[in-house]
Amino acid sequence: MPALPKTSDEAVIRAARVVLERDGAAGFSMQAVATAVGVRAPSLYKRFPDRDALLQTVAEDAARDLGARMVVADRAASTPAALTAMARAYRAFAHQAPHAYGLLFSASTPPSVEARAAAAAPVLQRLASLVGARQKLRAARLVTAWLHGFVSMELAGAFRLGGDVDGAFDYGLATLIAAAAATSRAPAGRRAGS
Amino acid sequence: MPALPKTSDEAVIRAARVVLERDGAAGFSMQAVATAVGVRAPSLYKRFPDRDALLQTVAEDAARDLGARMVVADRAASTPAALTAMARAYRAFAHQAPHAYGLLFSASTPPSVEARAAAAAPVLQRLASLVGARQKLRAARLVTAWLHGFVSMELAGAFRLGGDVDGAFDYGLATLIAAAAATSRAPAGRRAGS
DNA sequence: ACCTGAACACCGTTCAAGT
DNA sequence: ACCTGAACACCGTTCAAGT
Repeated sequence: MPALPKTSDEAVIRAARVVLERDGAAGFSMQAVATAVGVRAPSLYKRFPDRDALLQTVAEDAARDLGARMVVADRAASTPAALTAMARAYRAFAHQAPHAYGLLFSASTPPSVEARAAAAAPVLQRLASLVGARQKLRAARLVTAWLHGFVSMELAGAFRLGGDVDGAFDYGLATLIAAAAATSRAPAGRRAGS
Repeated sequence: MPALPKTSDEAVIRAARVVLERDGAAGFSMQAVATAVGVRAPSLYKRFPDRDALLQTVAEDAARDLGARMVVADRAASTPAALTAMARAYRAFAHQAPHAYGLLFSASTPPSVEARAAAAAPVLQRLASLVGARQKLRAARLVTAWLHGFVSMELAGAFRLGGDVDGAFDYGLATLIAAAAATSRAPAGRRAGS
């Protein structure tokens, strides 16, 4: 007599995200997730090999979400406008789900390389159209590094010297887009400022 | 009859850093630290209130180390040269002590605001001399966000699309320094590209 | 098939007792 | 003063037994 499933992979992942945002990555427990979906902790091991695997699945899920938001933000007229919209959507996602965001670049349970690449794809494409395929990777690393750095420092409370943080974000974004665009007009291989 | 101390705060912190780099933040255990200094775990609670307090002390220690390296790198002729040297020293520190570096911007056990500020002070000062006091905070947030983002994405394995990562670092650094310097020549309050 | 209670290992932490 | 063993709570994980 097969036992009726009391939950599903999707429900577990959804509950795990709620628990993660409530308790943080360090406080994240299988018991809390199990309680949230109405089963006992051992049942979760029928669906996920261990806690890290569940956290990694949550990371993949979050990466997918982020990618979807990038796609929506990408529906903008000009390339600079689309890049600005995507950067703001990226930051908004991190503010809404800080612990899931933290998983995206975690040492222990990062999402798969493919999941990360998929989330970043829209940005890459817009940058390619801005700076050309040749400079694309460099420009992407410049912009995404700044974006991740800004957002994660902000989440870590590292911007506490006062001042206008929103303004600093807009300033950084505009400066970077302008700098990347300027680089594309320079001879290939040249490094700005050197 | 007083019992002879078998260890010291400093020895515990030193051992904790070794254990941290070996086992990672998630795997970091009081037992491992205790074993490393030759006592039993309960003894550590005479020195540090709990595991998080020990990790936070390690974060402070790491911030101090990083600050010291910044000061050394700051002994350079020109301001752009000093900024380049500091950025490279920063990245080298993160490569040498990735888990201690991770603590510097962690959600659960960050260093004190003062410790972080002290480590960043030399960079702030050089940027002030480059862009003026008025633009200092913005420029600092631009540069440190990129720096932290680049380094932490690198550590998280997010730069796996190939290409020259060292080159991307030099390119980003030169681009940012040039962009920050250019901004300082624009009217105050103006945002580049807008 | 999926769920459960019981059990085990491991860790953080407390505390009374040792020197 | 500082150290220790014993104990407790809590969690991850396994597994035999239930339906």
